[in-house]
Amino acid sequence: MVTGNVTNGQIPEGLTAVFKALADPNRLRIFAALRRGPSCNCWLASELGLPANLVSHHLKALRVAGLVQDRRDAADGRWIYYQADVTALTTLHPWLVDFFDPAQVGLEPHFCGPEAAANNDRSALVVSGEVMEKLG
Amino acid sequence: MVTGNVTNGQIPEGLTAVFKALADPNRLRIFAALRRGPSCNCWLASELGLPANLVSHHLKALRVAGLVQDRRDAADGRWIYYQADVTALTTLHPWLVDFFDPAQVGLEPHFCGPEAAANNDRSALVVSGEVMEKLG
DNA sequence: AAATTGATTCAATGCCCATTGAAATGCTAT
DNA sequence: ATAGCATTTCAATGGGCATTGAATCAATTT
Repeated sequence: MVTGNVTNGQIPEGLTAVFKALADPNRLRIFAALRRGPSCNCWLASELGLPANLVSHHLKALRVAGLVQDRRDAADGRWIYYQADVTALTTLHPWLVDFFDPAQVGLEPHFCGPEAAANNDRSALVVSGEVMEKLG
Repeated sequence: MVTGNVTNGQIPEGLTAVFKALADPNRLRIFAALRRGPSCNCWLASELGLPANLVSHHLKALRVAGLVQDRRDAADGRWIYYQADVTALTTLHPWLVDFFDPAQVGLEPHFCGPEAAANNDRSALVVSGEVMEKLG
């Protein structure tokens, strides 16, 4: 489950778990399918050309990461429907929009090196292996 | 490097590599730092409390994934500045905005199971292990 | 109860990778 | 040249994980 807000500049708890869950090609394909609509294990296995037990394994990983929900069919309990977790995406979406925004890259000055010294940046500099005291 | 557009519903090439690159806690912290501004290896190592060779290892992984750029200092070639790759984010951003949009979840009907049959969905159904021909 | 169906769990294999310490590179200053 | 600094590469270790086949579970049907 992903928690934490966007504005505080902190990395949300569980975010690496989300990335890890989507870092596998098969899991990414499974999640992409479950984003479209509810599906059972067997359909995913058939559609993606994977053994059912492997799909089950990956679905569990996606569920643990908080990306996927599951529920049993009300009439025939043998069937389990999986679907992308809307709540997780609602939490995740604004943070990703912010974090991957190209317009927000490089807003701060150099942190270190000759260029930082040349630019006369006032934030904590590292030059020649030593941390300089703030000059301001 | 990430290629492919958003609208065709295809998963961009190299996307799993991006997720994998950010799936490691240390690499995610490194990238989050490089998103703010240009930095050298040693500053990252000092700031994040990691050995320099480990930072170097992760920087290479981020570079291979296409998320990070590097350049040498013009005056003192010993220093190498790393920074988040704006071009990569420009390619990535619209796709992520689309892919993690909670409003786009579940737009298609059930793919399989009793609920699909009950809903009388017309797309390829899987019921009792057999793929039904399209009814329309 | 027995058979069927959808799904999961278990055990084993093999590969990938994060981490570490030491050595090596590349570049600059003395 | 020699020394020093920033960084990378190398080799080794250990743990995690994707995949597979077989067995098991859960629920329904006959």
